[in-house]
Amino acid sequence: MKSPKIIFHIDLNSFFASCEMAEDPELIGKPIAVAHDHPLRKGIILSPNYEARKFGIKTTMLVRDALLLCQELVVIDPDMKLYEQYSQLFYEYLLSITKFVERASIDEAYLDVTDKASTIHPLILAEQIQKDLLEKFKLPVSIGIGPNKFLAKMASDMKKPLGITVLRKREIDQLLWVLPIEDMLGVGKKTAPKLKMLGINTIGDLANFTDVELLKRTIGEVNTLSLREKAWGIDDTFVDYSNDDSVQSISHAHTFDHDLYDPVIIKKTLKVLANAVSYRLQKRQYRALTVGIQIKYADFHQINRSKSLNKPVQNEVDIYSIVEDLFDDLFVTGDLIRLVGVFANRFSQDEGKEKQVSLFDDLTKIEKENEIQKIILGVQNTFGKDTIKFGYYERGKKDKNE
DNA sequence: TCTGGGGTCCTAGGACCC
DNA sequence: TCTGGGGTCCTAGGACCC
Repeated sequence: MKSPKIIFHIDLNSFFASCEMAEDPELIGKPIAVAHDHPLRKGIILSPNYEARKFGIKTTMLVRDALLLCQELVVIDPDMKLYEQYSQLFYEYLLSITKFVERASIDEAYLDVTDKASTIHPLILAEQIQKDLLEKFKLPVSIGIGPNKFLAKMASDMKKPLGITVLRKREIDQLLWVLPIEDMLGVGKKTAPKLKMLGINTIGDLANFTDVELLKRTIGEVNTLSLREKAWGIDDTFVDYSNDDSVQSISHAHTFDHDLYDPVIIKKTLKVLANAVSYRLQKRQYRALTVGIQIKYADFHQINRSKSLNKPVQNEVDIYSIVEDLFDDLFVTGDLIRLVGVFANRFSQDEGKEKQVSLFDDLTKIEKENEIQKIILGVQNTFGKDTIKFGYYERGKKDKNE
């Protein structure tokens, strides 16, 4: 019997807005929101602070509607570079606590603090982290503590801002199962109504739903298996502390000020986007074996077209020539277009940048488990879809041993 | 409430090969 | 003239997350 892990999920509260307030103390106490306030289209709210939330302002709300709720709302243009800098400070601070840190996104991270439990109580450690981040960087965080990533993440959502919440496996019936199904990580706008049609309104309903075949037909096999396990508080994924910054795809898209008919302007935009994609491929020393375009029409209907190549590409001329061909094949005079995008995926790496896989020498138990996880992931990445089945098989085995 | 941009992973059908 | 199955790759689309 393995002793349970102790995982923290640390969530930066209202992150973009918090960065702005940290930079400009005059904003403290005022309702503010970071938002793309598009001059002609309607901008949407990316990050309201808690003062703004009191007025009912929420993420993804239109700026115009937010201003109706609160006239004195301070709307701030996003400064992604600034947020990246704060995110880096946050990450570096966490590394001073433990090396087992996974940067899950710009504003959240997982920590495996199992090793620390012998020297410091997790709650004391969480309080210290929360206090430090607030004092050093003026960043409020919520911390969830659980035996795995899923429970830690669900816990950090329970108390915001500046919450610390513990979610133990034996408490899931009282704390997790009572939550509405749409609050579950992995259940979005499409899946929630499907589950409700089956009478599943809470996470507990999902955990105790017996007709698994019906569930598979409704939301798919993989979804069914992973959501049901999570509803029971089971999640075997590891905190990936490799600090691996590789990505599977690179894309850029642009929404026009007005919907457009004019293929000349659209192509110019595609060229800029192809250029941006090329630049980032070069920076990462990637070459792409697939290049594609994305088009969103005025009615929001969206299509993608892509092409697989025999020889991987990187420079903007090669990329744009594929993009232009794809667009020419698709565009019909009279089409009214809202957005175009360019994407690249299936990467190969330039010579001399292959990463060394670390050996198993002198690794702690946690490190070993993580290395195994990484290798399984690596096999999946290298050999493609088929081995994903292998990955699930492995996970299935582990569950039985629990 | 007429809805941004950058990602991840899963599903499914068809072509092609053995 | 009619008859299989398994595996991989490509492509398009869907769902979700921050």
